[in-house]
Amino acid sequence: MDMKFQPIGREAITELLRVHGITPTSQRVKIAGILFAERAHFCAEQVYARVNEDDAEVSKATVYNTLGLFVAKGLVRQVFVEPGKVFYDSNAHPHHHFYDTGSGELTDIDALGVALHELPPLPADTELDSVDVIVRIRQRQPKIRPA
Amino acid sequence: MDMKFQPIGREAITELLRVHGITPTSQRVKIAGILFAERAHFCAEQVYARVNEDDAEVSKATVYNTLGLFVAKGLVRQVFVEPGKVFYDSNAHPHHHFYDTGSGELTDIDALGVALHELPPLPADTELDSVDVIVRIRQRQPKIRPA
DNA sequence: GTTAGACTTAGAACAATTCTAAGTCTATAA
DNA sequence: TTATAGACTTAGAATTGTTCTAAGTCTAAC
Ligand SMILES: [Mn+2]
Ligand SMILES: [Mn+2]
Ligand SMILES: [Zn+2]
Ligand SMILES: [Zn+2]
Repeated sequence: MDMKFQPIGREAITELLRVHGITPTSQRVKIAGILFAERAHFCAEQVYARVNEDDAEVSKATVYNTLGLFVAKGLVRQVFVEPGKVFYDSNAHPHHHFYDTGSGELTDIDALGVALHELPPLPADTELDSVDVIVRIRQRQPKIRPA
Repeated sequence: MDMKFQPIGREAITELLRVHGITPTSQRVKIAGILFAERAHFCAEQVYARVNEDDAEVSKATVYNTLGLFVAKGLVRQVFVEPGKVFYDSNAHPHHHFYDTGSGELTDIDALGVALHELPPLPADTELDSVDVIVRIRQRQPKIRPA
């Protein structure tokens, strides 16, 4: 249940991709570099913006292809909290999230491990894939006096 | 934690809407009739199809407006399990879901009440909105023999 | 009956994502 | 080395789900 996070050097990224059976093309290394530079939650749009912020160009299609590939290979995890936008989570380990409905910010929740306890039995002939817990929070209102 | 569900007659729907501060137009009554005829998880598209399956016409805009209104008024709840499609849940009470990643089917999980237990404290100056638990499941594979 | 505001509508617009079809690169094998 | 097959990338078109717009219709209050 290691929730510590250390950023990864460029050399190590190449190796990480290889280990996961991913051919480390320049685009993929660049994208992985962004994802794993910090523990963060990016949408595809943000990755696309970051990866192209200097000069070099990586196409939108490649950003989506690569993110999809990373998900398939278990390097990265998708989080669904709102309609019409997927977040890519560079922490692929099982964990949960606070979601600030005002700001849209996602924050990791460490090793909860609780949700599973009192779950009803799974439907027949099914097996567990994952358990996602989203705790929606909002900025506390200043007390409202009745008029 | 009443998880029993009884369908509602047309007269009662009108009243239900009124009670929630919603003017019961014919379109709204019709849509509510679909939503509350059974405990189910519809996407907007399905509601649109159902509401227009006889002859009468309700526009797509009205379907979206109405679903949005029902959500705002707490009659109905949105569930996000996949990118690019919102489910509208006619069970607005707090509860959780199994999501079959193969078939896309959503199933209610009764009164779990557990996830809250060991939650870390909320971030400063925030208050709880809701806790969503999605248990992703998949059809069990027949045992795979190594080749 | 009038009228103001609420409601509905068709269709355009939009945002996120996927697809297409054509190039480019890369890994391996002559 | 070079040839080649397949993997990869690309621009832009297409698709999907949803929201917006602007114009009409209904309704409730006077
Ligand atoms: Mn984002
Ligand atoms: Mn649906
Ligand atoms: Zn996370
Ligand atoms: Zn439900």
